[in-house]
Amino acid sequence: MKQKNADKPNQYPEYDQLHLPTIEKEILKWWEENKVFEQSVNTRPDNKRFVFYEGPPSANGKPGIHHVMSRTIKDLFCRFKTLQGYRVERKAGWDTHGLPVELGVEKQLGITKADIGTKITVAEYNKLCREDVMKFTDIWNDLTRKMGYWVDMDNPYITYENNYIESLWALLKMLYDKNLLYEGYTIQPYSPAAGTGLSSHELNQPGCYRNVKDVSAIAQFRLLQTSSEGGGLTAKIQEGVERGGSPFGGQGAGEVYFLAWTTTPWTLPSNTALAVGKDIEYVLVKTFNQFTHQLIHVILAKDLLNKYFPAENAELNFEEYNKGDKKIPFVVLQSFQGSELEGIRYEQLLPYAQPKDGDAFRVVLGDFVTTTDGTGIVHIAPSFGSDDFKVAKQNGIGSLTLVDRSGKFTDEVNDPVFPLQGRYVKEAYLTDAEKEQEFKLQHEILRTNNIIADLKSYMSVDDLIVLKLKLENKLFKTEKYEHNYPHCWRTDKPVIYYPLDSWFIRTTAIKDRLIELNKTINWKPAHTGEGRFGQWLENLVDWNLSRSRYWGTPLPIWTTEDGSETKCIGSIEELKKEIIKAVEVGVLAPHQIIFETENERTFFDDIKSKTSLSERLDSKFAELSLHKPYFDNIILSSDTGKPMKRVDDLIDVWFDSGAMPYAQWHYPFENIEKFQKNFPADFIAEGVDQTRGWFFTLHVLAVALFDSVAYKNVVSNGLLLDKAGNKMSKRLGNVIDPFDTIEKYSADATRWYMMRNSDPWENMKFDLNGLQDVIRSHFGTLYNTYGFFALYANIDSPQTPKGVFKDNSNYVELDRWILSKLNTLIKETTAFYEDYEPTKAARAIEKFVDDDLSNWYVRLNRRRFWKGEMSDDKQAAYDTLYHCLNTVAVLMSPISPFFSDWLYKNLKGKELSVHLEYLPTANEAFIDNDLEERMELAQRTCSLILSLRKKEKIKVRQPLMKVLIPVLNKKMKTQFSKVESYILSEVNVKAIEYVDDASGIVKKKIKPNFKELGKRAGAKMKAIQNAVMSFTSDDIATIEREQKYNLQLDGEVFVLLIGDVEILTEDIPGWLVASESGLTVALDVTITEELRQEGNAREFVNKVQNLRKDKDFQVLDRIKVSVVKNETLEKTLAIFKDYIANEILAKEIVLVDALSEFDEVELNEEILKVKVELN
RNA sequence: AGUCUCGUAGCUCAGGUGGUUAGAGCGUUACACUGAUAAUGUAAAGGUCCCCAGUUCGAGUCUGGGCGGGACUACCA
Repeated sequence: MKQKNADKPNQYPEYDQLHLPTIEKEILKWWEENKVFEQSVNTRPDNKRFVFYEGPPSANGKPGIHHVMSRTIKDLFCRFKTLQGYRVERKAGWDTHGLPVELGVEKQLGITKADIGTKITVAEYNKLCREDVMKFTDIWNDLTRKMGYWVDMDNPYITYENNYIESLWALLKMLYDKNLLYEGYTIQPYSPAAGTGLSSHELNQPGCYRNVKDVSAIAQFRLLQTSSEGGGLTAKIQEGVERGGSPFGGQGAGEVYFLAWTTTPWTLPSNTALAVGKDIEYVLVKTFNQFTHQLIHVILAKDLLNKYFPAENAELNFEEYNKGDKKIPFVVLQSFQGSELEGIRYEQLLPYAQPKDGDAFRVVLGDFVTTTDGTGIVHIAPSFGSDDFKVAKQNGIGSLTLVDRSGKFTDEVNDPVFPLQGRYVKEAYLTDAEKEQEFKLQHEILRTNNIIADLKSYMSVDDLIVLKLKLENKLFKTEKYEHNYPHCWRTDKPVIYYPLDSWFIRTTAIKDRLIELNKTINWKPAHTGEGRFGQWLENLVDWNLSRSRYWGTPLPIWTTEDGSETKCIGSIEELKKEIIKAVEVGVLAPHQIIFETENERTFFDDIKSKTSLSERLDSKFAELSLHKPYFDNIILSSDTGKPMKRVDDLIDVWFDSGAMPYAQWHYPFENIEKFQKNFPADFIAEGVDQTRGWFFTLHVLAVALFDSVAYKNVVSNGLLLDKAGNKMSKRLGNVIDPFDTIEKYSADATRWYMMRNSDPWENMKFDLNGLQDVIRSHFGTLYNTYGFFALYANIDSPQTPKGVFKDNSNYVELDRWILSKLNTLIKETTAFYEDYEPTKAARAIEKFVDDDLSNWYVRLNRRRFWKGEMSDDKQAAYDTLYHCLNTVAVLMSPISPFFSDWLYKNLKGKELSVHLEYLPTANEAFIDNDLEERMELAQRTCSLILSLRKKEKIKVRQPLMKVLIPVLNKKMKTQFSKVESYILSEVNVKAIEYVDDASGIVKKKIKPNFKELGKRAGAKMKAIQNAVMSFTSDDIATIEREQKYNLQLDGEVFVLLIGDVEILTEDIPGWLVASESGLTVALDVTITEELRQEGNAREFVNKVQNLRKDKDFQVLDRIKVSVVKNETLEKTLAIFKDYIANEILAKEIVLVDALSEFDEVELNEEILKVKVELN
């Protein structure tokens, strides 16, 4: 910004107008030229560290305004700790792997995942990913600079670098050695047609979910009835059955079945459990099977009863039922809660195979069970549904996987009658020709087995199973059911859920420790740690690390074909050794080692000796990246000499970022000491969406590897929404560009607004109007306050205050007051920052600057600054104001680093920076609560008096004689007397008269002090309240005198203490009174002739001052004033001429008969003709 | 569906441990002030504290149930 007095180097700079973006550009340039960030780190000692971890952003997307939010939080606490003298090194980082990068490249090339390895080599593809991921780095760095986020961008950690990946391998190996890394399976979407698993992203491609019609079936699962076999509810069921008139326990008529619905009958052979809802009510119903017409008892959810049993059929007589009747009679015999059904055993529906482990064929509780569809009882096939898998695992139930990876039934599904073995479970997997051939076969088999004489068309596996169930009295109902079903985006064929091999980190093994250590972490807000994160840990499942993609860290695990032997490689060195060993053993031919080109083959083909192989590997590894495909073909030798292939998977990118405390230093290969000094972090901060992301993976790895937390304090900020509360999205066009915002409104205002508006963990509605307010009200006020200081300091040239004052005893009340406030502010702000409460800190600073410093201290002190020559009192005023401004600059510097530095430089010198300062400590001796209290009393009193003036329409400029203030006690009077002068001058009244009891004119009012009295009175409260409210003034006098009062309540005596009541003054009969929270003032509004003259004088001064200003006179210019004769003014001048002349710096005031040139001014309804000229 | 969270003035937000007139700023309206002047002050209007029930002498605050917004996680037999 342009400095007005730049030619006067010894002065405080003065400026025309505040423009924050300009300030920021200047300051930024200065920071960079002087390496202020580096200095702010290097000037702090190595042995006093505050460790911060930067959560790596992905540079393949552009930064948004929400990044300004989270980075402001990171930056401000690092800056705060620097002020406290800590050394805060901040290493930047980039997250470079993962699906978004791959998808971006695929889109750019117009290819799909299937084309990788065919249309484009994996090596080329990964090269493109590598280039692409860093494409917005410059934009990110630019934002980092412009928003004033101090982080070391020159030495970032980058997750795709070999050193980083090698560290990851070392960590994986550590986990492997601790038996925390294992191979298992999860139920994932799988496309048998493509032979590959699908990610949830792939499943969410448009068009993948389609409405299809499938055969659905409600199967009957027969309850095992003897008490030795069944669960606890047998007796209740038996009672119900017998009440219905059937014998329980026998075969036939007394059988009881669970009804369970499925849209995938092909999973029924793999059924191993049934799930019911704990709080769902179930009923036992007696009826007939519609296909076999046998008498049956079935159990289903009560809510769904009438879906299958029309209410009117309850009237039907069982005796009159004939086979084939459309209307089937039923009767409800019993009802129970789902929880009562738990543990009951049933007969396996289709016993083709038995699960190898676990205790199957029981009823379990599942919280996913609903009564919106089906029967309220869910068929569980753990291999083909992830809910199923989870609930089975929780309940120790084994699984059956009677479908192979090509989507066909296994050989175990060997049915003597129905052709199921080796058949595709989905009709869609068959070609028309296959279907035709299969149809012929089915026709023949069903005919010879006397099931269907002349089959008309192909029957799907689902159809066959339904038919089989029907014949065996195991089917309750079947129908075509239309539902949304996922399809493979590549083959268009339906997807099935299928158990797929994966590598896991056994987080469940360290669950207790994860929970325990989490309790030592300081979460902001606390509920994210206890609630969201805590719940997540309580319900922990093992971390599935496997990803079948291309651009990422390869899982360094090799296994033998049969999976009996595995090896985890923890370093490049180890890999080289294993390669050499493999070549020696003979499982790996040199030409297989690496890689893709003919050149490389010959390169390794002519290996003659071990030494040369080792050397060549060294040179090769030096130039290769540790990504696919370079290890895919390497075959290692197991300990028993068997060949081992690498597991094809990559690892979850969250492992990459969770490992940054170690991998950023290439630990454990280098920098071991550096790592130790920087672990764990004192502080991290990210969006709340990282709770299950980065926050989680950091925690898991730290606990698993080092039995430590990874971070001690964590701030998770909420979402940034548009001003209407909608999520910002390109589609809605409500995205706010961070660069535009900074350019137009400045980074400081943005940062300040974000921090002061609401706690960062709340979702924030971002409104540009809010920025405007912040600039005007906060920065504008502070800027004006500085401007005021500079304006007068440049005239008076006070001594530059040095250091901190030790003594304020000679200072006037107002100075001591603002210094008291200031020291309170230092204390509070420090505590807020230390507690990671930036909003409270910002608001406290804002209140101090706007309310206390500007609107009270400066306003009341203005006269002191422009009146007279330099004096001790003036010096005290300058010292005080300077000290306040300087301290505010330091306190606010973490949040708004630019403006605070600008302010600091203006005050202390251009060569200094606030960011190299140290945080001031509060001087307790300066904090005076009584003083703060009485100043507040003064403010409230002024406010009341001004409101009275207002009511009476008496200008403040019109002096008044006196104001009456009732005081309740001595302390109040003392308090008032010390601030009396401020009140009088602020409200332009000549005297305060204090009235107390003795005066007899104050009317008192009493009411219970509920908080105090409530403790003792309890239920008597109402009665006491009534009694107290009807106290006479004598009663009040009594309690004041005696300090207690014996209250008669229903014959009992209740001793009322003085502390149990509040006594207020509220009225002074005959006076103009205003009252608020126990403070009452009465104003004498009589305007005497003398007062009127004085008012006129002040009015005249005011008008002339306005003229001076209109004419652009300088503050110190002397003037001559001529006025056309006027009687009123003449009278006023007779008394107040000296006063007026002094105020307006007039050498002469003359009354003349006429003026050729003049201005008209209004003086209390009279028009004066006035000429003002320089003298 | 589960977990967490939020709901107070037109808007943005404060309101330890329950206490009787529920606050601030912005905005609106009116008035004032004027040696900080694109600054400042005062006042007015504006509230079923999301709803219902409970505990209590007393609930914005505690308990239960609902409604609505948001985030995350998962699923749809």
